Amino acid sequence: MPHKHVKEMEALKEHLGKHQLKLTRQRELILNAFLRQEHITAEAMYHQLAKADPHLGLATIYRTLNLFCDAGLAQARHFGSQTKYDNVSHKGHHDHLICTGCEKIVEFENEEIERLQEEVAARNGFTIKNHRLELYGLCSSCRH
Amino acid sequence: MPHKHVKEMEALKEHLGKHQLKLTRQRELILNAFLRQEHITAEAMYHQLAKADPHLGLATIYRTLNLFCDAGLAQARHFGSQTKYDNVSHKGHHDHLICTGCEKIVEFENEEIERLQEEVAARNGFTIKNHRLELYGLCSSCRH
DNA sequence: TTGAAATTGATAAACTGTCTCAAAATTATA
DNA sequence: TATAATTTTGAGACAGTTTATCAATTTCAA
Repeated sequence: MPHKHVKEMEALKEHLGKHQLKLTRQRELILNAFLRQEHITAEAMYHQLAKADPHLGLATIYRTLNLFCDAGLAQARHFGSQTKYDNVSHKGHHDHLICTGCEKIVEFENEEIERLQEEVAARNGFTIKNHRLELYGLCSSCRH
Repeated sequence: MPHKHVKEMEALKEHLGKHQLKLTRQRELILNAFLRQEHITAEAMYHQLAKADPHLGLATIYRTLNLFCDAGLAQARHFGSQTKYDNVSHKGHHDHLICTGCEKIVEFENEEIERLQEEVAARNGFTIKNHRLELYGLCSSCRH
């Protein structure tokens, strides 16, 4: 466990160094746990880490996840009433086909769509940080 | 004013009828005000309607906007800590470019993306009813 | 018109996320 | 290694947004 995620740990250390921030036991702990996820809420991480460190505060989780966003390791996404923190190194799986009949969710990726998104953004002077694409409809079982 | 938005009013009445709900003065008032907007928060609508009805409660606005979502007239979009309610009837398809700096929203349409969406859906056995595409990033002013 | 059922308005409560601040941990320096 | 300056932490208070509660009012079918 302590020897995984070396690349991300280096990226974090570089960010810390550049901003006069310190490497703490909590930041290491949270980073390693976070990198095992694809996306997670602060609250979920709070409960998950309670075993490893029962006194780890929720505020520290929030602060640290926001720090990861600043360091480019995570991306915050507002979903429903909650904020999910996406693991950037797992990126590319954020589009969804959602069946309104049985609520099944299929994830997909489409490079061509991503390329066209960039094109649209550039045409409007935007630089995209992330996106959300959800297609709602009926899956083959529910159509019958 | 009372004779506009006839189609949407019919859609609302149909939904109310199907669910044993009642048509109230407040629901009519909020519907007419909502349909004049492209997207608005409950809080903004609360202040806007205070002139027309100073005793209209914030909870009623929330309840009614959520009702509109159920009826297919509105769509909730979570942005930052707030929820914006989009007017669905305003346009057939509107996809959004959203600046995470100044919260500016630019609408766009892209036929090619829509076509690719259909393709992805078909490949997975889905029939799309509607979709949502949001691109988050920085507009040209906020990038500097 | 009447009465059962739904709705409203005011406010309390819940929820998510941030702020505060004394105590503790980290890092640079000697 | 010891010291000191600075940052971070944890716990809870706090703030903003949305939902729940409930008595009073309104709607609507009979």
